[in-house]
Amino acid sequence: MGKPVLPTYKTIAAEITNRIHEGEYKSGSYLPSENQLAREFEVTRTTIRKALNILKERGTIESHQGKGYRVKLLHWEQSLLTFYSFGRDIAWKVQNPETRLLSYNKIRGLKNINEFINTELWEITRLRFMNEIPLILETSYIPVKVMPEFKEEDLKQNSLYNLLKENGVHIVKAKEYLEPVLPSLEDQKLLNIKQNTPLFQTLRYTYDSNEKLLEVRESLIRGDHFRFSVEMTL
Amino acid sequence: MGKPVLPTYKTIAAEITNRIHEGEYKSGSYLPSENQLAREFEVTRTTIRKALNILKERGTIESHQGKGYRVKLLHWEQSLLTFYSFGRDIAWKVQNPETRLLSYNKIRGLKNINEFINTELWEITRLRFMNEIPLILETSYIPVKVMPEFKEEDLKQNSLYNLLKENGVHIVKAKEYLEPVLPSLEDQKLLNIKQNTPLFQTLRYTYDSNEKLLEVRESLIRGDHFRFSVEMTL
DNA sequence: AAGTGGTCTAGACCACGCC
DNA sequence: GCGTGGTCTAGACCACTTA
Repeated sequence: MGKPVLPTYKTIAAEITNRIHEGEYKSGSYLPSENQLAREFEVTRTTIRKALNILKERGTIESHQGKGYRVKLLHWEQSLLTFYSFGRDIAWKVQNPETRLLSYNKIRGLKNINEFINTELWEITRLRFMNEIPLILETSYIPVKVMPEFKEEDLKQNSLYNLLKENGVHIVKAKEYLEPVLPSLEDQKLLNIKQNTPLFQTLRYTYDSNEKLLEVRESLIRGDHFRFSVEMTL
Repeated sequence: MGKPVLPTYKTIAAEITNRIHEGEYKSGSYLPSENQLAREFEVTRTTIRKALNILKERGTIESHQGKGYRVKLLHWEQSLLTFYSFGRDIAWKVQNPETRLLSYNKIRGLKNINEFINTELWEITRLRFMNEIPLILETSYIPVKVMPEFKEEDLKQNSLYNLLKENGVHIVKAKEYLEPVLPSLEDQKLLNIKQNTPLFQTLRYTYDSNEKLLEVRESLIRGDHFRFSVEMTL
């Protein structure tokens, strides 16, 4: 009746993931080589490769033959942008990305979210532009306990992920739900669209390694400039 | 200056994929064991495992310790249903799925699709129900050359994938694009919704192994009963 | 008990990037 | 030429399923 022990390769994958979180292996830098890691963990290269492959499939790192494994930058935000890929017929370049902070307030609790009932929350609303066109309207809810303070400047420049990271909070998992919706009057004004322009509404729930809810984010994305794409095989 | 030879494991993965397509390994049945395959292909078990893992990640097969590798049934249709998962707060069971054939006609060419210009096409419109609620309105375009004939019954009962398979056509890849849209007057009637009920519109392009376009399908999916979900790690 | 997939070791050779 | 990741071999032990 001992503890069910994780296979080594998963343990190692988790350990390396941690080191990336903790900043020991920084975004954009190269990991130690397979051989070095094999010596450190006292396993064979095969086992290390299996561990690294997990991170590679997740999109956390990328491998380059002859060079090494590199920690990808902006993993999430980036994969979201390729995920909702750009418009119907346009060969846009994502230029001049800009974020405008619309408001931030302390509120108490959030209906429909059990985990946030009777919790003091930041409500942060931001508008994201590309090529000077307003494309995404985002509202985030974050417990004040999780992020006691922040500067206005940070919300414009940095991603929330990096902000939380600097506060010692490590995001590990997110679930996202997507639905088609129509804009409210206010949405129409902010996004500069008509009432019959359909939108993607996404709801994202972000968790730390203890399954604690860290952020709820609602995004409204203009359907006339973004689309989803998926590829399937077999 | 020899041909660049594919790595063995990819070749084997392709070969096994083919056998599934050809019906040698049938949906729902078990593959030969790793050891048997290793003997047949004259490689080690490790190489066979790597090949099978590719199919496993794609969702083509599933593995069961102590039993073997099983070919999944209805791979695509199924993954689409878990992909667009069900409604906001409902614990629906997917019951009484039903397909109603609305119309099928021969038409000539499809604007905006270069591959189908001056091509004789079937235009097949179907309405899909679940629990007696109309949820998806689908229109497919298939070259008459690809599927010269079919019975009305088949379109109600079978999936197009199986129909094409029986015609010796092997689907290999599909790209799908997703956008939010509003219903036309006719859509409103057929799907029994109001004009302000937003929909997902999906465009799916299906290809065979020679990259030839086999089918273009437009689906309109009720946004009030379906939603997308995605999970991300790290 | 025999067969299957799941994990790991120890060692080999190849293809690629870089100095 | 050397170090890196990519592929493959040969063999071991474990965990699970079935008879």
